[in-house]
Amino acid sequence: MKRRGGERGKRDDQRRARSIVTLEDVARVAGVHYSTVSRALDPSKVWRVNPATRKHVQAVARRMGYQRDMVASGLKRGRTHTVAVVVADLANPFIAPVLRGIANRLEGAGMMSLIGETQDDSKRLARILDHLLSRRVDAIILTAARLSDGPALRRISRKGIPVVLAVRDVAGIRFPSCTNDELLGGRLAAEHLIGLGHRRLAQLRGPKDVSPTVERAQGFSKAVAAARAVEIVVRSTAATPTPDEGRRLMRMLLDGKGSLPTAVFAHHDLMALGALAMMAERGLSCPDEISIMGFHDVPQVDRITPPLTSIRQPSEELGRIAAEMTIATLSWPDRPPEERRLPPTLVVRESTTAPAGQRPTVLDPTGETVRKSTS
Amino acid sequence: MKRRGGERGKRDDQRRARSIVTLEDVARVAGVHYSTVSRALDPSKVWRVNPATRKHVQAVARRMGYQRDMVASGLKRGRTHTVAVVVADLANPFIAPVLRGIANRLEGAGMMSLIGETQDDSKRLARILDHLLSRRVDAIILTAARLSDGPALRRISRKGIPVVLAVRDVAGIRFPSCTNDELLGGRLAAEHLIGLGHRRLAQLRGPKDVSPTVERAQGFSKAVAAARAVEIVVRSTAATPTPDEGRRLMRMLLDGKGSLPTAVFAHHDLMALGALAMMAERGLSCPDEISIMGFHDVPQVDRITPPLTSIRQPSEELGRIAAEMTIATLSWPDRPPEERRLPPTLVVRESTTAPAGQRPTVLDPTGETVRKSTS
DNA sequence: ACCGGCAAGTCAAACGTTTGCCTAGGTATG
DNA sequence: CATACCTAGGCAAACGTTTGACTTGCCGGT
Repeated sequence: MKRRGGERGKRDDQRRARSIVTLEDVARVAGVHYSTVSRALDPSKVWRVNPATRKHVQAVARRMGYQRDMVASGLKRGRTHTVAVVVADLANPFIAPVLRGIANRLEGAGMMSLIGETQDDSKRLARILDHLLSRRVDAIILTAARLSDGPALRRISRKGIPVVLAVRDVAGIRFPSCTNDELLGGRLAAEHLIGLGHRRLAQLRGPKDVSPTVERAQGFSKAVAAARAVEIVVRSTAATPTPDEGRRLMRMLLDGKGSLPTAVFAHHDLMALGALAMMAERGLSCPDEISIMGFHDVPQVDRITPPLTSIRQPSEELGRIAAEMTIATLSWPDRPPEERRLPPTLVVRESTTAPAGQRPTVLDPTGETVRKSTS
Repeated sequence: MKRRGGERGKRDDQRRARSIVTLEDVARVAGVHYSTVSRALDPSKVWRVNPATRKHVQAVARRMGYQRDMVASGLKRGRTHTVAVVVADLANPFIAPVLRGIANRLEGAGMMSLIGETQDDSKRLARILDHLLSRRVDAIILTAARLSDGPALRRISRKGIPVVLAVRDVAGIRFPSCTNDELLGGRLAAEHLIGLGHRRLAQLRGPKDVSPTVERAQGFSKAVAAARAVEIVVRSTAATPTPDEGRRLMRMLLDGKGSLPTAVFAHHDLMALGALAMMAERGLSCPDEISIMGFHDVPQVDRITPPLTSIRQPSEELGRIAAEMTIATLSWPDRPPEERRLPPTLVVRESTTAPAGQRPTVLDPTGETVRKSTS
């Protein structure tokens, strides 16, 4: 039952067709056994082979253009050097830097990322997770978790593959996670508006059942309550925050009974843009009649009219850290799950100002204010 | 030399730890040979097994939660069901929809995408390509090719792995490709400006050595020449088009000797934004003194002041088609490489108008014009 | 009774690595 | 000189699938 070395017509042909050089090919040329080649090329096993042979083998391997087959290696070692990154919405502008942070950090560790998009659909998430299991990815970085996804995640986790949560958290589960400090983000927003003198505030929330919305709302509401101000909440029903959804929510707000708020906090810049558009449609001016602020500080919101006050989160950093935690978990599986929260910062621009009647100076008729953009 | 079925302590332990169910496990429970299980679960081989056994085996497999190990399968079949997508810059807003188009189409075919970022660095591209070879990806969709990357690509292609070019083309190579019709894009831009009455135009080019810049420039210049208008060209030296680079180029333009152009075509919306900022800094007004237009119609440029005239390209569609071509190439390797070019469309907004002195009506002092945003 | 043909399954060799164990020498030690 | 010990490298069994080749049992035709 000799596996290597018998008659070997078809195999060789096939290999040559894809011009794949195997350990055995290198071994034949170098005049050693293929296990020796394997060891000579594996930094962690190289001490098992004589420096002279090692040099020789390495030279031959390089000359022949040998490249380790990571599929075969993955099968044997049980490590695919692949991390899956699951996102809710690839088109969401703030996810790109996260992806980049992850990809760059992983590359440094010789891994790559597989991406999957759930569109915030639980069925799709389940399908993707199953698929990833079947691909034997080393770990999953999940940025698309819903608060209620706990059971699905536990199922995955029981299969022995580590899950790292990024951006969004999940209720009742202790996984390594790296999220933004949304409580603080919400508070910063509320305190900014309250500090300007607003006492009647509205909140346009993001998609429900995801932790950022819930926590951001909570942070905001708590600060509002502490200041004994009044709050109107408008809940989104859409899965993804878009300008259109912002328009819709703003219309609901404007059409609602009761007096209007003097300031609006939108959970996403894109929704804030929609809200602005709705105001323009109704002939309302921002910030003169209503102040608007957004969240995420996505690119270009500093250039719209009026430049949008927002909350900035360190997205690329978040991605980097999530990747870091993934790598750490892989190399030390039993360490307790770390949960990091990154602090957001307030970026004040011109879409927020003191409520009418409380402004210290006469409003500049061109709409320009004294404050400068920080971006 | 029985491989299966001897004493088997460590193996089983290990498997249980990761709770991986193999064909053999299912076979044991179902009371058949594992090759029968393999066939019963493979739609293309299922005719080899009796419908009754098939049903039974499938039921057992489902009950046990069996999932085919795609790593092992990949090793044996030589198909990893993985396509690599190589991009230059993940943060570039117009790449996200491309990625999405690719990912969605691939998902439908049971494949996933592995992403790599080159930062437009040839060394990094080479490193990534090598790595992908080693991972035995089924194909590579390359959106980060430089015009001069021909040799590197031929090397990959000789290894037998198909490369599909998307967004960017490469000189002297015949690969399947799906790109925007940049020649037309450039022409549309020029014709728009010339149609407005401009006769002295400037072009702020994108990164050099990539096909879109070259072709876009060519399309623009040709139309300018045809109209016997004058053109000033400012070349970018940066690898990625950013607002800062736009600022820099615009400053060079404004500081140049000779009279100023009345209209500027920036190869990227982000550069156009920078150009606008530079103008504001110099106290110049757009579009009154100089018209500016951009490219790509990235999100939110319709909301800045003034709303930016741009050229829109069907990015998600492009991604979808690139994935489609990849799938086609994989299932029919010998078909001749198809080269598709998608037509862009002009989106006229308020950052472009007739040159001063040629305007039919008095300029509205608020800066509002009659045309409406189309977005 | 014999053969051919077919259906339904089994057998075992791959795919290309990794790695525990074994062997063959050489060197140091008793 | 015998023994133990070391080093360098060979051997072959895995990893979990896929699949060509083979076996078995059964039927119909001669």
